[in-house]
Amino acid sequence: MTRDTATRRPFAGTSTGNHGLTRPEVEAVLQQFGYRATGPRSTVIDAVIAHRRPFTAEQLVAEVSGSRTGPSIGRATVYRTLEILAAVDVLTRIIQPDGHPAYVCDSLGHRHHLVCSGCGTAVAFTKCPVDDLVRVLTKDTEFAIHDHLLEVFGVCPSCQAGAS
Amino acid sequence: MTRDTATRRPFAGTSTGNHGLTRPEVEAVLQQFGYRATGPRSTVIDAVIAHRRPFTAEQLVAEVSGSRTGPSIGRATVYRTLEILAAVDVLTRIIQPDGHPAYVCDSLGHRHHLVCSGCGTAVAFTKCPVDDLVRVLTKDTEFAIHDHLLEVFGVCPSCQAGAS
DNA sequence: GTCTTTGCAAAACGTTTGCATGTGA
DNA sequence: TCACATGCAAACGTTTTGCAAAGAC
Repeated sequence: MTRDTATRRPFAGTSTGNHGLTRPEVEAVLQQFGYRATGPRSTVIDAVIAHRRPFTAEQLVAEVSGSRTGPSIGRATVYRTLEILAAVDVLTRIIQPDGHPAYVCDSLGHRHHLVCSGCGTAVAFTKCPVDDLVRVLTKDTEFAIHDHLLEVFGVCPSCQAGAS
Repeated sequence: MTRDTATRRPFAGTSTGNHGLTRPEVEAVLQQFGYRATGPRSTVIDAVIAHRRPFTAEQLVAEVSGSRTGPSIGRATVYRTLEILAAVDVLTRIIQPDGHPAYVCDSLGHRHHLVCSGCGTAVAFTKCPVDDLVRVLTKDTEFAIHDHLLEVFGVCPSCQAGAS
C-alpha cells in the first residue's frame, strides 16, 4: 500500500491503550494516512472495534450488510476497508489454526496472539522470542530478515472447563 | 486424519537425512500408515521430492497433470495426496507471506522455515524459541497450549545480490 | 472540479465434494 | 473380493476486479 499524501507514519504510541480504541481515533489515523472519512468506513470501523476476538472478513460483511443501522455496505468495501485498517496497523491480520485469515483489533506495536481453539478468544502478548532467533538466523544464513509470523494456539480456561 | 490400520507412528528418526528423501522411502512410510501404493501417488511423490523450495498445490497440479510421463492426474488426487503426505510428516504445510499455503519437503521433527520473499527458497531450522514463551504464557493465561505457528521471512543472499 | 470511494455483479481463485469407475492387497 | 483410490466435474466459500454513480475535499 503506497500513497503519496500525508504523514504515512505508523500508528506508533500516539493512541490510547490496548483496547478501547474509539471510532474518532481510528478515523484520525486514517486521515493522517490520507484516507477520506466516509460513512461506510465509519460503519465498518464501529463493527471492527466492537470485536474483542478475531473475526473474519465474511463475518464483518454479514454484520454490516444486514445492518439495521443504515444502508447496506458492499462486500468489496468491507474487504477494502479491512485491508486499509491492517495497513495502518489498527488491525492485525492473523492466520487461524484452520488456515483461514482473520483480523484482530488490538494491535498497537509489535504483537502476537494466543488464540483459543475453542471459542476464538485472543490474548495479545508483546513478549516476542524471535529477536534472538533472528540474530542467529541472520548470521547463519545471511538472509535479510524482514518479517515473521508467530501465533500460539491453545484452549482457554473457560473452554477447558466447558469441555468435560 | 484418523485411520485404524497399521502403525500410525509419525515418521520420527527412522529415515535418511533432511533432504534426499527417496520415493521408496516415502512409499514405505505411507504403507506403514496403511495407505496403498498407487501409480498416481508415485507420480505425486516424485514431483514432491523434486522440490527443494516451497510449492503450492496448484503448482504440483500443473506439473503432474500436464505430465508427459503418463496419464494426467486429477486435481483432487493431488490435493488429497498432499494432505496425506503432510499428515505423515513427509511434508510440512506452511503459510507464505502472502497468506497462501504451501508445502515444503524437508520436515522431519519439529521445524520452522525461513522463507525468501524473493525466490521462495526455504531454509529449515530446528531452533525453536517458543518453548520458553509457552511456559510463560501458560502460567500467565492458563491456556492449554497445544500448537504454534512460526515462520520467518527475509531475502536470501542471491536475491539480495540480484536486486540492484 | 477532481480524484477517491462506493456498490453491485461478475469473475477469479484455491479447495473440497459426490459419484461412478478403476485398482491394489 | 472389496475397501480404498481415482478422475472428472460441479459446487463451494472467499477474495478480487471492472465500472458507472456518488461523495469527500
